Amino acid sequence: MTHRSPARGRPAAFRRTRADHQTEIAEDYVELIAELMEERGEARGTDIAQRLGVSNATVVKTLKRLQDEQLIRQEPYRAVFLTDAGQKLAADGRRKHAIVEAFLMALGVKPDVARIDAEGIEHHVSADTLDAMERYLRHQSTNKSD
Amino acid sequence: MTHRSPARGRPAAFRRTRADHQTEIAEDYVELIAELMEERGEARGTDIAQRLGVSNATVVKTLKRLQDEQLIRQEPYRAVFLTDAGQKLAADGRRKHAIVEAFLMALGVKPDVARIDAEGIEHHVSADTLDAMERYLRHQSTNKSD
DNA sequence: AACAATGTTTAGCCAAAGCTAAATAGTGCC
DNA sequence: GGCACTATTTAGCTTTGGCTAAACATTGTT
Repeated sequence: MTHRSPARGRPAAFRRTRADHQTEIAEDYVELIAELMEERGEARGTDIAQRLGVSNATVVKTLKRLQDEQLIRQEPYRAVFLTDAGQKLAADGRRKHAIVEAFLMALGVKPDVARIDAEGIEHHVSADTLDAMERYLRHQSTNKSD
Repeated sequence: MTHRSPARGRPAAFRRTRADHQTEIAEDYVELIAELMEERGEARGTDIAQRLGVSNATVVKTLKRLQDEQLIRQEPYRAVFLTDAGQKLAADGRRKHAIVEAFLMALGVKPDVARIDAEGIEHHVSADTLDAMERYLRHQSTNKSD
């Protein structure tokens, strides 16, 4: 009773989407931490909460998880730091975000909408899709300068 | 102590992404139900579980929620039906999915990757972005026929 | 019609993300 | 240096989505 479904029904896409979701929040946090450190020298739980639009308590809890996952380091009542792994994830996330956002704007989406959509989309683009977006950006800036 | 952050830090984007996320699963389910009904005349819990790559028990639980939210109708040991609201949501989701997938392929992303990415992306594209994608598709098919 | 096989649901568990309210720790002022 | 104020953490609750194993219906066979 193998009962194999047609190709379009395979669960890979859904699995992948669910899996992405686990990383999404981690990525959002480390990205934000990197930004905050640039902007103001340190990332404090409260600032994260404010920026994310989430309660302080939630941030504390999530940071605990991120520490368990070795993405950040943290001492009580102190600012948060990224580990190497955390920095890598942050850099990656910011790169993706930047590409997606720039791409959407190049496509003609209004900047504020592009920002919001990019936030949602960035966690779901494969390397392939990112490449395609970059190609488009290069191509189109070439055209523009004619 | 207003301490207002610069525009880029406003939590709107994150809020929106979190909100989207609440609808994602509902959308996936109703889309799948619509597909199954087309393909085989009825949508059965087990088929949903299989396609989604998730256990039967999970499907039962989620369907219960969808019923509470008036997206589906269902009697024990029977197939599932979409309410009008469910049908609308499904149609909308399928439309989005189709556009995003076609768009990615037009961009040069490989079909199987396009499918997977579209699955993740479809829940995060605004009407604006969808319009832009459609515009691109029209434009590019015009070019091709030269 | 009864029973075995199969399919579906229930029960009960876990983890993650969210919240509010209460407790605790730092900081700053006198 | 102590006390009040503010910031941070802890406690404890909720919802959602996931799981496995056990209970319960349905169906099909004889």
